[in-house]
Amino acid sequence: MGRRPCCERKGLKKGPWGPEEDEILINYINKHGHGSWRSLPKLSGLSRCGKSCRLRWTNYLRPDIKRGPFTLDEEKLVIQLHAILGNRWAAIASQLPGRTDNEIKNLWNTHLKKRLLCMGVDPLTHEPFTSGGPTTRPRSSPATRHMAQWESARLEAEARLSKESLFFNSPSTSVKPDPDFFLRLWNSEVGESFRKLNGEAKADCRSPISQASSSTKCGSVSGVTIDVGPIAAGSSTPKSSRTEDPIMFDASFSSSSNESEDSSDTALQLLLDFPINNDMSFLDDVDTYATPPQC
DNA sequence: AAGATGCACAACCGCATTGTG
DNA sequence: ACACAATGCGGTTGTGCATCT
Repeated sequence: MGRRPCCERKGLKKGPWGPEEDEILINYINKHGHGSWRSLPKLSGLSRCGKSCRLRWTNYLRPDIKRGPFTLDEEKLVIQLHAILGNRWAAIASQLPGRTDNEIKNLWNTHLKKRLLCMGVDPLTHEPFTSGGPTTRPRSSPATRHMAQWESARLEAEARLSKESLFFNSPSTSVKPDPDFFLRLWNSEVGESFRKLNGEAKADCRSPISQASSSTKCGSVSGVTIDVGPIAAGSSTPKSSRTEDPIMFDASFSSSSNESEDSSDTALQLLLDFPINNDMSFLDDVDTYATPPQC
């Protein structure tokens, strides 16, 4: 038996949402929570499929959504995270409080991608074009891929911590960040395998940890201060399924599951300061960045 | 003034993954 | 272990508005 279509009921409304529908959805969720998205339309009286309701809520109606144009820092952060994570919009969005994956995806496709192209930077690889135009290399360098794996693992840890803290702690108990978590991870066998894999690619660069401790960088990516609100608060639970390296994933969390404290700020800052192969020095020139060349 | 074009963003579609019996 | 339902994600399309010709 094949998959049943999401919206099997005929006569379900499609297209833009009206204010009445928004109101019904908001009122219902405020009162009952969304529970099962599939049954929500029936229970609330909306002629929409559950998927549509979920999308409308998460992308538009959620009270914590920050509307309005992206700030320069947000745009820079999106570019940096995209260099690390690729088109994993949900993961990127989890680092930008109040912004949705859809919003970021649109920002990227309509603004940032073009801006990078205008500046001679390949939006896929985040590297400057060669004289022959966009590079035809694989999408990301080995170092970038491993950083993405690290990020996947870290995001998964946060999701797990969120669950555990919800499960074990009373609502009044806040989770204390553990700035050493990333360091312990780095020093574990997981970090070891990462260093092995990454060693050749970056003989001239040190680990994120050593860089952080000495504040010396061999790249020029940094300069952005990040507010990692939602993650620290445990309100974001990125999908684990996107983790591409099961070995890394399993090892990291079998060895650290009892050290379940968050380290989002430190880890992310380290991650963003890490000099991946992508030369993003153009981001340092704020004037140039803010007023892209005509092309 | 009117049609053409471009842009921004909301919404949809299909697939992958996860949860459950 | 398997099948199926539910959910989440990313790619793509549709729509409304602004600008251009």
